[in-house]
Amino acid sequence: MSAAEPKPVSIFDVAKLAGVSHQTVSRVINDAPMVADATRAKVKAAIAELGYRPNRSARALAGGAVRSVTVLTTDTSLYGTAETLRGIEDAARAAGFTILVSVLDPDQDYTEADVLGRLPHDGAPAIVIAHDETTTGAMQVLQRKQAGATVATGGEHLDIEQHADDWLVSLDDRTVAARATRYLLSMGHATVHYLAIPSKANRQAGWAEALADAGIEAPEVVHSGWTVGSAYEAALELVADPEVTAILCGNDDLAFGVLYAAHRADRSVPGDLSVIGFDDSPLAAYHVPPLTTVDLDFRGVGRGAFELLRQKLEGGSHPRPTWRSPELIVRETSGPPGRR
Amino acid sequence: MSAAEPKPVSIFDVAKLAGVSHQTVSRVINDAPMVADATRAKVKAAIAELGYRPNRSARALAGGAVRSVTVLTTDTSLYGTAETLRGIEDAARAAGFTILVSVLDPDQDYTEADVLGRLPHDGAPAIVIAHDETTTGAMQVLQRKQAGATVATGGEHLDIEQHADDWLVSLDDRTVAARATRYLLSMGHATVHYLAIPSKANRQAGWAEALADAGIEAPEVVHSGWTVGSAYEAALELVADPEVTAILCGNDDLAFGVLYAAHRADRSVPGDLSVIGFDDSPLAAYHVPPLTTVDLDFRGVGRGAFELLRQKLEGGSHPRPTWRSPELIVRETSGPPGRR
DNA sequence: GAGCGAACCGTGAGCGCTAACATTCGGTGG
DNA sequence: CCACCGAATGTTAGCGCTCACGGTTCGCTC
Repeated sequence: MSAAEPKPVSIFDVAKLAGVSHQTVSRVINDAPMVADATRAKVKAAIAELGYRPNRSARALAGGAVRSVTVLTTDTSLYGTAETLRGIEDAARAAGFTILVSVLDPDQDYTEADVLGRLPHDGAPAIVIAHDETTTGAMQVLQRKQAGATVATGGEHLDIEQHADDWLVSLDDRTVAARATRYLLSMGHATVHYLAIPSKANRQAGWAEALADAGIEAPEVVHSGWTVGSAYEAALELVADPEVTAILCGNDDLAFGVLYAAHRADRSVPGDLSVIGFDDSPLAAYHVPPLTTVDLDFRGVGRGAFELLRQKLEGGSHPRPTWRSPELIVRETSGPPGRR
Repeated sequence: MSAAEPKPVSIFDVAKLAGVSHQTVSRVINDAPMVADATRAKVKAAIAELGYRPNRSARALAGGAVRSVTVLTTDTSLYGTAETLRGIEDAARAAGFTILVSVLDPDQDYTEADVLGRLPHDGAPAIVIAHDETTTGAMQVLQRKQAGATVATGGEHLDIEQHADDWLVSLDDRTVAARATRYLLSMGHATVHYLAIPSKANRQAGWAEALADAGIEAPEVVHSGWTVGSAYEAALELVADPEVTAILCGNDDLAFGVLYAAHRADRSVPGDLSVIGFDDSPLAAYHVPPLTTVDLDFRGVGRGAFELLRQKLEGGSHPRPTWRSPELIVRETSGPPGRR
């Protein structure tokens, strides 16, 4: 062909061209002080001329500042995960950080070594987006071994709560779940059913709590997978039961599945059946009818996780990052029961 | 605190414990032949005991096999992008590769240096998920400069078609777009309108082509953003016009927006209006009514992109990867016009 | 039993970079 | 006018690993 393996231009090439030492070049590319303006300009010119770009591996090896974060997660195509990742990315991009994504397989059992092996090196900064047991495990490993440089995000209930503020960033979906349940009860529903996502049980706990507070015995939880299809299947039975007038769903996708099942069963929403989701995914407001759901600021939380991590890395005491609190958004899939 | 900066255990530590040279350890961790079974076992034991894990940066620096791929993309929360990424991830995970995700800002203008600067080093393997001008630009840069190790994926029409087979992986959405349009025409619609995504115009081209073939003058294209909300806004006018009986939408999200607009305008689907989307997103089949759309195997394409790249990296002549061809899935949002 | 080639293992160098120290040089004050 | 200082630059070492060799050791052949 052509294009003989080209020049991997290094810091030394630049140094030679600029007539300085390689260290001076290093200083320039790292914006260190103690470099005369004239020299700096010369070096920059040489860099431009040669098209030099620093080698990240070498940098990392030599112990320079890190500038990269590994994100551990399972399914990047779930809305919550994707949005959280997006938040992390946005913040990372703004800060000039690179992100590495390492996807864990939920069907696999990871040892500590497996988890750590996914980091570029010992003690490398990482964020885990925690949803289920797989990522929760990873999170625990990191918290135990990573000496500070770890932040996890996600709304799960964990066994490790001590000093959680230092490294755990999460959305209080438990409280809103209770609030949503209470709202349904206040509309006059005798009870509220729960269709669960395959994930640890924050939302479910909030639901159960609200029912308990109201002195209502919680109906049996129905379990669904992550897909709309599985929610549809799982909801068939619920929807066929006229006693069921309100269903709280683990997320919007499940709610859509339930809505479809209701439609097929000829039950009108919200006349016969109220449905509430979680996430306020982009479609929720434009569904027919528009879905009552809970706004969860995943992007904000992702951003927050990154900011927190960066603070630990670079010291400094910026204010703790904030984001929107979960909020119930009442639209048209919920209302009083039995107005048929 | 506690946890004094722990042991960064290196290959030498392992070597000492196992009573061999560091090179032998290297051989073991790289599964090289020419190591006696007994030695191998000893080394492995030492590795386990010390909890040794290779440092990726050092490995990369020393010129070992790569095992990591940079993915360049813009919006990871779009369905197509997310699924493609997922396909890449799946394949990468199976092959033991790490993936680095670098998100480009569509509002920014990237120079060649900017794009290359996102790679860990010169000539590092990369995949770009191409949608719009931003990523297309990145793709061109890579193709020009990366000496082989580049594969791009996406369904865009590009100026660089030579030898495209070697590095371009894509879905032929243009042809299905034409097919979908012809299907609508065959149902008796006088014409088909197109609601465009903000992306280069493959699908639009297919639509225009089909209309031209049928001797129909293409109505003006209506432009939408990526969100359901923007599609809703954009569709308001179309939907108010009783002459409009069929709308082909750039993707499913836009179709949902149109459906919602139709609902608000009291136009029945598919009685008054036929709507077709693209992507076959998970919700499409469970929408009310279920959406006629085009199945696009983004995951397959992602997997394919990775496989192709791996072949270039490791030589070998595996069969060229394959995936499902785009296919029109007729559900309930399309049919003959005017059956009110 | 000399000769020879595998099989196995060790030694040195160096990837591109940064940290830490050493050096130079033009002032400045006593 | 010389010791002394600090800003600007150079020198040396080494991060953890792999590559390209160079040595051993062994089992066979003739």
